[in-house]
Amino acid sequence: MQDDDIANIMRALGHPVRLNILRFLASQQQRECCCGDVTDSLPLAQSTVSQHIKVLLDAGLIERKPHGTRNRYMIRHDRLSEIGTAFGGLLDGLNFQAPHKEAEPA
Amino acid sequence: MQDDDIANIMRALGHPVRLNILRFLASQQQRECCCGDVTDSLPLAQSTVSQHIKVLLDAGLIERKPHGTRNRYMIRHDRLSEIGTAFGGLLDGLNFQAPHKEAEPA
DNA sequence: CGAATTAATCGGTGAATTGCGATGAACATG
DNA sequence: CATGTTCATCGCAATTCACCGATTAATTCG
Repeated sequence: MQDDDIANIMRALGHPVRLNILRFLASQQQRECCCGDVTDSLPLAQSTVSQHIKVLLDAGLIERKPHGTRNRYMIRHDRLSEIGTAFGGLLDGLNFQAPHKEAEPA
Repeated sequence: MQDDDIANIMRALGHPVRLNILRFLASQQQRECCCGDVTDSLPLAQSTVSQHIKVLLDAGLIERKPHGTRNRYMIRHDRLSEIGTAFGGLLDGLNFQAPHKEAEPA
């Protein structure tokens, strides 16, 4: 994954409202989950929520499925694991030659 | 770690230049590494680089140590592992009750 | 003390982001 | 076909971001 892609994803994750939306979708994973539901769970206008959803969509973090007159949204778990891997790689790269740091006692 | 903190960190990581700076610092970990060095490695003005450094500093990703007339910068590995943990937790939370999803057959 | 060096900070500009209400497209239903 | 629902998208204002050159503070050194 390219630096630009990672940066994009990080930027998409870099807003509390979008983290909330993701968490909400995660918690509703089984049921219908449309824009209105998300909007109801937040103190924001529908258009604003729709914008945030678009950002998440563009970053590939969620997926849209038209369903009658509403759109159903769901988290893209496949991408999440990709991102986890990429992020791990990033951190590893940054840790470079710091050997065993996390178990570091004192 | 709070949602706002995570969002902050993600936003700090959400710019290719800042990823570059981090990588550069990682690669130079042993030597002197001051603002000028970073600036030389990028096609940006010194003031711009200084700004980006400030963002990384504010997000707690790097550390400043004054050293004579220059400042030495280094990655905060302690924070990186914290962030790794927090991010892992975030992803786990988002995966929620999707049981064994990556091996998901149908 | 005066000159040089380094880098943070200031002021400014243009672009992007965040928020809103209003509009309009797509669809279901009477 | 008319009505209602849902939601993406379109302006629009306010704020923040990314970048720059210029200035200034701190420090070293002659």
